[in-house]
Amino acid sequence: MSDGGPPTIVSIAERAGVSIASVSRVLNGVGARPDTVRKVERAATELGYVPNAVAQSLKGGRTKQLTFAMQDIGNPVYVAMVREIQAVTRTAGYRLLLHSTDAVIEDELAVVRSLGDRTSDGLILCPIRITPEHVEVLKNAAGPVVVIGSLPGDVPVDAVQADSISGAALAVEHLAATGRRRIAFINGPVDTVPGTNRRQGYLTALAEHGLAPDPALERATSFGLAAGREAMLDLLDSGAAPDAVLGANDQLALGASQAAHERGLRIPEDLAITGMDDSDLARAGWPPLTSVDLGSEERGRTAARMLLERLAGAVPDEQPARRTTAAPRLVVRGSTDAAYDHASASASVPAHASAPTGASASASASAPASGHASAPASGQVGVRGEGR
Amino acid sequence: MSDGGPPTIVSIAERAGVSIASVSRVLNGVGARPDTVRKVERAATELGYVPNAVAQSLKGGRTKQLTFAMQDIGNPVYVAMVREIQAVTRTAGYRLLLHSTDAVIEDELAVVRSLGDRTSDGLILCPIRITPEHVEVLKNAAGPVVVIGSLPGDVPVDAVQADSISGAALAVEHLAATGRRRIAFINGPVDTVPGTNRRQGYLTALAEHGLAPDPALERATSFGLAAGREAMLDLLDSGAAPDAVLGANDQLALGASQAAHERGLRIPEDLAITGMDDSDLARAGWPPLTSVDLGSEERGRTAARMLLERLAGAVPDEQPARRTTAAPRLVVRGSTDAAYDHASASASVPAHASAPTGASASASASAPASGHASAPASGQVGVRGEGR
DNA sequence: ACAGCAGCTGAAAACGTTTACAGATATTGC
DNA sequence: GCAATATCTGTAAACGTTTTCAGCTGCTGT
Repeated sequence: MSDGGPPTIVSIAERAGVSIASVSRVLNGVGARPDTVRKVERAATELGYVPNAVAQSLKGGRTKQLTFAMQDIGNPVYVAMVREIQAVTRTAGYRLLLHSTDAVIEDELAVVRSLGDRTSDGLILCPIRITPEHVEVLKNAAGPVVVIGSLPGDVPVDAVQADSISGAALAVEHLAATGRRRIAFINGPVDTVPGTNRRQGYLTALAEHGLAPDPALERATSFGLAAGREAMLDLLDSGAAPDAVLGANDQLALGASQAAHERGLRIPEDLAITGMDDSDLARAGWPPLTSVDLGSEERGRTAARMLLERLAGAVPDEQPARRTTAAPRLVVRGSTDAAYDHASASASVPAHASAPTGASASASASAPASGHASAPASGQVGVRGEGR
Repeated sequence: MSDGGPPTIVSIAERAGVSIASVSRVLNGVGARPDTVRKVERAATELGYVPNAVAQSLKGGRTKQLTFAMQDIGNPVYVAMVREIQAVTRTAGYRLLLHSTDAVIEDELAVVRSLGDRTSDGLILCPIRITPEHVEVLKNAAGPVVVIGSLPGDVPVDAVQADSISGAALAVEHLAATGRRRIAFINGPVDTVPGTNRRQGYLTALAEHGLAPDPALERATSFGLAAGREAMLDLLDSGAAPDAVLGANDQLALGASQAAHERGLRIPEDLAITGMDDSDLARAGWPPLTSVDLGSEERGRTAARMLLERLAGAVPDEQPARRTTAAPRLVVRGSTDAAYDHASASASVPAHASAPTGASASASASAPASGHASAPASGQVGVRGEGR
């Protein structure tokens, strides 16, 4: 009787001499007579009672858990997202379940389907490719999903997109504006959404500045530091060396930067380098990378908020799928600007935090996370400032 | 009748014309008559049935979830751990719950206590400080816990430790062996376990090489890139400039490296720099950082395995608390070695992966994760190799 | 053809909680 | 002091699953 496993509502009821219903009510702060409250609370603390969350979930139909699935936690972009998502969801009382899919399609689909097992109340998915199967499975998702990434318009799922096209263009414009003419592009796999979009932005901006696209200046490889280094070495050895290079993400750009150092090139004098994502890595290398902030942190926050809004039923049904796009922003640092002031970077508030983050999301459908969105947003920015 | 929410075992039973017990048996592969199996499986797929994991957890008493709690996912060391833990636990069918505590003691304690709510079956905790409250709460933990970090001997909890003392010593020895005499040390907060240990290793090794400790060469700040940069600038401006610096982690070392670049110093000729942790950041900067691998990935893997062993009941009770220590290993790169071959770093298998990872754990109590430990270990190493 | 038996099957209990309902108290108004 | 009412309490059902137990069916051997 006394010690059959951890204390339950029943053990409390026995010890306090009341019914389990009264115990539950007291524990949940519903009205009860003062001495009943006293007896129950006494018994509960004496037994060291902790409510069984599983039983509560079963009864209540919600687990207070959310899932975030991305391809690889090793990428700093996802780390930034995780941090922001975590910050938002935890204050709402949700736990966060992490899922690395290694970009295996079948794994990603399984994650969406696993919403049906009621393990978590909602899902934030950050796929790198969108296949017809994705669309199919998202349409039949057993719970609310928010996708970080681009999604066809007819899929009834909220999405938070990056504008990598304009982002890549921003970078190219910056390079062109500072007098660069042979701008190379080191891309990841072109059959991914970011891969195609960033390339498109690159080509568009080249054209707009009267620069002829040159296949010899393009490389497509995988997203990673070593890949960036090798691609850059290859470019440098190819005879027609570039005077600037755009990496499709910071890892590629950092790899390119290492290759340049190895060859004894001066950055930015001999070679200007720009990354994308403005992840922690951009501030890690030397010189610090100019990078395009595609709003990963903002997208993480927004996705989390949109999901919470769905869960709270705060979204009118006339709005089946909301689409938000984070505006890209160029952050100039030493890898393109020889006069860059390094002291500014490590000040407690980073340069780009001064931009009105809350307002930089342009909703295509409607204001997405309005209302309480702006206040927490500006709050978060301070947090993320300095010494991580 | 038909559509009251998602399909359950009951809906299947109705549709198939059998009892819920039979449905459950078929679904779990327990013996049943062929035509019963057929009917049930048909109904299940037609309804798109997915078993409710919460109900299963309640009945089974286990959630198939584990929790990993660390102070901040933004630190690459923890990212490495998360990745390894995830890899181990997911193959065992466990989901991973992530918890950033921001190093708030009360938060860490709450995580341990929350084991009582049965939300997860076990916990891997990576605290940065160990207070008496930690000990107290760990002793009464409601489920199996593995701590990544140092723990007093009498706490009945498995622990996987880093040997930062020898690790820091390794670094200092390397610097001394290459002719450095004024070796500075940029530390994080000294009231943390890593902070005190790494300092101790630094001082010990100095003494062993006949180098007098010089308070003017020590800085204690917070663990972070900006902090490292500022401390280094301060050292350089202090008049008595060092000819080498050891950062208590890679972030501090990378910050120091940036400061050196800013001042126009050549690395390693004018200033040799060593980091600790051998995280991704060590390979991100220029020149690549010499760093001490304290086995974060190995510790993550080992902790996960130890936890799974506890959960499987595979640990004899005569072994209440196991203690394992990962052996530190110095990884020399360009920040201390001018002749460093950069091509070796980005080969698909990183330099340090050639070491026998599986054997580098020296158990103080007994062989901890022996048996199936070595095979998965070597398997993981390949995976983590190149383009992340 | 019938006893014996193996194999399936269904009813029911259990996991720990919340909650609708009805019954029991305590409180108020006169 | 009594009726009417407000407040509290306990019983029981429910969430969706697994599993025990007893009963049933159909088979085998003679």
